Amino acid sequence: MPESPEVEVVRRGLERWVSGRTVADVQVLHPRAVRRHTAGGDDFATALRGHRFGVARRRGKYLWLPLEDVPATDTAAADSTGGEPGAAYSVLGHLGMSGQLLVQPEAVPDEKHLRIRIRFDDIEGTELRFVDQRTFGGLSLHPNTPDGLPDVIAHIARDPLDEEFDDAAFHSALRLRRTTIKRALLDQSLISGVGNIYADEALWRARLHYERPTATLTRPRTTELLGHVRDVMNQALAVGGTSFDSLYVNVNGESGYFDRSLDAYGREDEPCRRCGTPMRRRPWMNRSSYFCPRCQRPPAGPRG
DNA sequence: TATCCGACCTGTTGGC
DNA sequence: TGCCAACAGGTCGGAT
Repeated sequence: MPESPEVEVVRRGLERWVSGRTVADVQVLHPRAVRRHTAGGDDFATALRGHRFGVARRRGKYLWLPLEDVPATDTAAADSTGGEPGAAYSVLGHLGMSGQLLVQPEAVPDEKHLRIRIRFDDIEGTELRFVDQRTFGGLSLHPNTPDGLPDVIAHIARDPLDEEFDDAAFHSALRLRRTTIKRALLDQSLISGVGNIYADEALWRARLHYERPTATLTRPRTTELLGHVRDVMNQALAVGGTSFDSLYVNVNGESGYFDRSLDAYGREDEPCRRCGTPMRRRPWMNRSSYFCPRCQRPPAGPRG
């Protein structure tokens, strides 16, 4: 399940293997994989053909490749002078639950769930493949904002590994919300790149219950939590991300190894690594929350 | 306006 | 062995 460390691993792979290459041909093999491109698969393929990819970029779980040589059009974004020089448009990607961006030799047989194939106008002999079992992810083409960001993700907050992430502003936003801490961690407009796995891990490290109201967090507590979020992400990044099965792999098809280091997620009934109390799993928003009932005390309920 | 929650999707797993 | 339900979870949009 790709969260921002996994997406960063993929971004680095794209930067190394795809940036600077020119698109020769695009095959859209499943319409759902380009559903965010409202003009449809044929338009997506036509729009990319002949254009060169710039340096891969990322915000949270989204990554994108600026099109370096798309001529300015009548869109407002085309007047942009910020971001990637000359990049009025970008190909935006989201891996969803099970998406993979693979750079494969052209001779390698198609993956079972191959959704989009991008061939290049060079002699390297490799192509970019978007493979996605559950088709929650996809690729699409969008105009850029003046900051060089695809316009449809302008509402996505910076992720905590971004040096421009504002800890004080995040704390203020938490205090204003009438919600609980795990919901807030998964709210990509507040803080991006955190998914269910790393939210549980960071909350376990911070000894915070997932239903803790955000309005009760003190500034030191928020700072401590952000530190744990960053630690979890950096550790995952160092080993290539989390991988429970073959669904998450980098651009070369290699799995990450961070699952061996998880302290909370997926450890129902196993002893807490701090106090030995059996970990618990609770249904939460159509998914699961894993926590230690002793280290992570639930907040006090309503009076009565 | 802010927040909540179901739908989308498909392979795997477990129960019968 | 085969069938079926439950489960996994990021994002969007409708409901409250």
